Amino acid sequence: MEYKFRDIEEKWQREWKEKKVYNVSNDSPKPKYYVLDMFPYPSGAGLHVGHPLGYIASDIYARYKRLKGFNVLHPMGYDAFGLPAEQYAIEHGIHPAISTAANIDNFRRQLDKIGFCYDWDREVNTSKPEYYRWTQWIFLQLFNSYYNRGKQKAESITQLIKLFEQHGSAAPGIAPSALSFTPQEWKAFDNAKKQTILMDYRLAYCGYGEVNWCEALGTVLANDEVVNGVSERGGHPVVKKKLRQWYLRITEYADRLLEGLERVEFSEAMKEMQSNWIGKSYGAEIDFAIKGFNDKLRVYTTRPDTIFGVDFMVVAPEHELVDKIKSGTQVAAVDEYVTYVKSRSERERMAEKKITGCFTGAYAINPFDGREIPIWISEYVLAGYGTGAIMAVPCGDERDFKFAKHFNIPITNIIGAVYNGEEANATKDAILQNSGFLNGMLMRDAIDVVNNKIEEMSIGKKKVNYKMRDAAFSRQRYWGEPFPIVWKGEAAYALDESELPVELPHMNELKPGEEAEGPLWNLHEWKNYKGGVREVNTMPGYAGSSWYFLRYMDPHNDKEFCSRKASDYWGQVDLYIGGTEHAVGHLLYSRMWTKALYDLGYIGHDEPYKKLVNQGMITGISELAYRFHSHHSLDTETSETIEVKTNLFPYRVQHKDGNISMISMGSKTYSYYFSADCVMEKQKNDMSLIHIPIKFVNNNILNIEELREEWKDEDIVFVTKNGFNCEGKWYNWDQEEMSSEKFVTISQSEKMSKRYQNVVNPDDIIDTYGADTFRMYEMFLGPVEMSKPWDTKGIEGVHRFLKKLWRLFYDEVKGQVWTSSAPSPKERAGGEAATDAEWKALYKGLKKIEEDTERFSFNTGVSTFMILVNELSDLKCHKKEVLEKLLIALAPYAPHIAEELWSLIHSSPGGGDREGTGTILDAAYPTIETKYLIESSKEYPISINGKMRTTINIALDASQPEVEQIVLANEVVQKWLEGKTPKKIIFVKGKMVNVVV
RNA sequence: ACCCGGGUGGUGGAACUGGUAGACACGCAGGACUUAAAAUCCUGUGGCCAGUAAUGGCUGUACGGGUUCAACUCCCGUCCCGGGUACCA
Repeated sequence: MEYKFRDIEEKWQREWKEKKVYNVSNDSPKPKYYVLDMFPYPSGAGLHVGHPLGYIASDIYARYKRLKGFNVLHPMGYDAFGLPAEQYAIEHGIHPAISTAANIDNFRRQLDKIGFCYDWDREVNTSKPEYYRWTQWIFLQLFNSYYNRGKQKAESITQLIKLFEQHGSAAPGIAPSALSFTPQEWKAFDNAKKQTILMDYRLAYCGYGEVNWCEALGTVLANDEVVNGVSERGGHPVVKKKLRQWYLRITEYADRLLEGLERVEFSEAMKEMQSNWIGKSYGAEIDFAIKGFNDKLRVYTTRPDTIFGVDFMVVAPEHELVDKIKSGTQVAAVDEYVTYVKSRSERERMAEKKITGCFTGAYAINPFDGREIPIWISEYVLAGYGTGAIMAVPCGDERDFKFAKHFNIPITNIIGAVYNGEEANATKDAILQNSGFLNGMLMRDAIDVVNNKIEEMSIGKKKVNYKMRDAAFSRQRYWGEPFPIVWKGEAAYALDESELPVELPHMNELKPGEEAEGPLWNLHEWKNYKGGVREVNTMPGYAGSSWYFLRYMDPHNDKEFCSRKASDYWGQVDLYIGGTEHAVGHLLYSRMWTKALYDLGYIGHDEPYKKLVNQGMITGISELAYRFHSHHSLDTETSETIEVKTNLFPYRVQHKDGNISMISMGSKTYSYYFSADCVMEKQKNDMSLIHIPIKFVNNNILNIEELREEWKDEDIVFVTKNGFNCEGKWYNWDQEEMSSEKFVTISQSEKMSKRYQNVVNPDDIIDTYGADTFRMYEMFLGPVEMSKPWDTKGIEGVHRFLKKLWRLFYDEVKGQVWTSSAPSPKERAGGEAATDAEWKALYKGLKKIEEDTERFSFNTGVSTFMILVNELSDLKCHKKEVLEKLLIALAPYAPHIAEELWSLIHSSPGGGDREGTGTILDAAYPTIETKYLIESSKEYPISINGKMRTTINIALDASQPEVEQIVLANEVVQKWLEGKTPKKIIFVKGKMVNVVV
């Protein structure tokens, strides 16, 4: 009987599905454990071998935990709303709902083949009304809440209204209002006015603001969706634009998002990425008088201690004071500069970081020494951060230093020799000089002194700033959740909960609406609702993914997004696995939503994920060849032409060193592809590297026949060092036919993508080797967290391991070889009891496997299985009582083969009575019998002065403490040293003795 | 530029708190079985040197230095690669 993995895997996958063996209940006496994968966006490209890496790791852990006696929630779903489906619809005329459904089917089919233990009855799909109804509902909770800064939590907006009625705008604990009003004034405001004021407090709010507008995509993007000035999806240019937008007031949660990081198990790198994004800084705001004006210039600085080193001020070109203070001859220059800055796109600014700026003609006054300080404008100061103005200290800040040098502004040195005049020194550990009352003080200490002084003088105060901005929450797109909002004039009104869901209406054509509005704008009938106009923008991709982990807990609830009972039972996600790319997007948003829902009392925990593991990316190996087009001109200077008599190739060109450079064409136009071994360094500029589909390449050797068949449209000549292949025949350089040649490609590791023709589909691997091999091989490749290129080379080793495992049970010729020593009423093959050596091998292996699994070291886990199976093979151990323990431990890694063998040894003759379904899932994870692990004697290496010399054998007594062993070792060593007394013996963990003579 | 990771055989990677570096696997070489191939099994495999051999010696974890009886592991400096951030005052 051989290992027929296809039959086995198909059989068990069907069985699991039919019997719903992975369904999990919210009611169990067992302890709970929640294992979650970042759910996928169902793209049209389907899964490639990189996607399942994290899924397999989490599946192994979920299965392991289940065998260990936990009630494990391990669900899967789809993040189905999003831009790509809509772009695809626009380009191909297929409705997003249809393409998304088809993609989901394909994902599901691919996922099922890998044998995951998901409870599919809990599947979520963010684009289904049953789901997004609750996304809209949570949005309403955010809309109807404000952040109470005093209590540091979200509260109902009705609470805020009460505060306004009692205290007016001076109510305690709330953010300062743009408008100050008394309780009486508040009551007198009309509804529209009240709504406008409340909008400044809502956690989901609508406002005008500068947003990242992407013309090509026709929508705004959140900060984390813009990379290097272009859109993350598609790489289209992004410009700043003022638009009416919905936002999430995530900035109110900045401190709690930071604080929460201390309570979760994320990698240090991940925590740092998030805290960098939040970008908390402690500083002060200081007001500078402006010579000849009553206005004050307010700056933000983290280094108030350097105030005596201020040599100029810089104000953002967009700053409101610029127009007012520009003066004299500088007016024209300022206007010109402002126009110039406006003309520059975000991308240009990022690409060429030039030092630019302009003097305004105005001067600020240093409040401590009365010095006049020129005020400049420059684009390096950002309008959106701090106060949009800075005090520049060139001796202590690199940017200020460069600016001063560029514009020849004299530099004041306040740190003596610590500043070398060549570059700025940002130290806090220098002693201040030239600094009035701060002279002789350590900069670090001077910070507080200045802060107190400015507060005393009422010219400033301590201030905390954050880089993070409120998150843009609306998109001018169709394929997203509609807002449950109706506009009446300038006021936004929330729909009632009973009106949810606001279903996304069907549209045939997705053209943008007017005034930068989304496609829904065009649906005039739908738009007009209850005497108002519906919000026609939709929510961004991250809306649905900000709370899906809660929906899995209670997926069919049509009364609530998730019952409190369910969320209290499952609580935090114990283990969350996904890529780093969501560090500052999804992970931050979902943390904020969780905190808001916690504040409002809907759930009992305020951090969604207890432990986060980031899986590395699996890159593909692309195969490339150089191509030279026939219309390309030849570089005659470096080449030497040699006539060759043929109509096919009138001549060829040869470099003086003998390497082939180029062949010209005959009457027909050919594309020339060059084998890697015949392209010289200097020719590379004249050629382009073309991606070759990897299926035509094996070990860097290209199958030219197959490629030619695939690329029929192109007439290709393949050129190698020794000749060329044209029209299917190989010729040498004398135009004589020759035997076939090897065409060598160039390999390069890059992201797996259709575009690079380097995608490896898991389906193909599973067809050839089976899902169990695939699972174990993905783990065997290396640590889950590590990025690595996909390489199929080693997969044979894992496959061999499974076959070897199979042979412990069944032999191709002999049939069943496993035996049982346990008595059974049925007739069956007898056998002897397992020996100590067999038990020892087993438990030693299982102990290591358990440790490896616990610490996510699945690659060494797989290795340990290999060692264990090799040992059992060597021992010719075919005993059921040993092997069945092995199978249980293997079940998380290779569930299909484990199930099959488990079922075979429990149902065949000798298997004994079979209870229940007989599935391995009912088994208990083997406990380690430590008595087999205790060694009675051990070899100790002895070294002298650090150099290994020999080993001694010491009899061990488990009851004796380590000290006894040291004494023993000492005696042995002394004897061995023939009377010489060692100075020192180091004995570590029963492992080694080092002797110093 | 700054902040994180990381650099180990021909290759992927082991070595968990410093304790015989290179587990396990691929590849390669040799052998067994076979008419042959596949499959399977066995042996060898960091480098250098000595020996008929068993074996022994030296060297070796990017580079230079240090701490230690002992360093892939800790400390200092240099180089290289990957990721993140990018004028955030």
